[in-house]
Amino acid sequence: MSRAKQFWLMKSEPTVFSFDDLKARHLSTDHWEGVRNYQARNYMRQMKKGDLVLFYHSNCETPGVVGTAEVTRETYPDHTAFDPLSNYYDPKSKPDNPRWFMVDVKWKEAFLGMVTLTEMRRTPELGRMKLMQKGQRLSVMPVTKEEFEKVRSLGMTK
DNA sequence: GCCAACGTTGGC
DNA sequence: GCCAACGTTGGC
Repeated sequence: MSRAKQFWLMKSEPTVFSFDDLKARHLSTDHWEGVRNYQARNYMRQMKKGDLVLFYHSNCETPGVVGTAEVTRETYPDHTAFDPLSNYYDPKSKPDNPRWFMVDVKWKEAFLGMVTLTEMRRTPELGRMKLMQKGQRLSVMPVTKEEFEKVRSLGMTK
């Protein structure tokens, strides 16, 4: 019997890498590079193939969830940490002892309309989401199955 | 652009 | 190990 599917929220700045950018990639799939926070990294290392992701646009005019993605490859070293020319270079991460990791995600479904942060805050069932907690800034965080499905249903009933 | 809330760094 | 200084995130 396979393990239960898990659910996540991943943030990306749309001017850097948007949901449409993911869709436009070969096979609508890309690696999730650049996570440089230990807690977010640890969550990412728990991700399993088939887990579903809420794709969140952050640090933009209207932050919110724009659609869903699926984990297609589990944790492996983030090679951008080894590249001195990368914005994500970290000399303390070595190929023989990597500090940072990534997963691959595949674009899955665009919502009919964005579920904005404001709208999520107004939704009682989403009140306990980590995203709502003051001061939390993780770019990768778990959500419950119920939260995932609530956000998706809001996004698909626009 | 502002700034609250973190996380990280490094001197001691 | 403490903690001040600094850097980053991300909503507003």
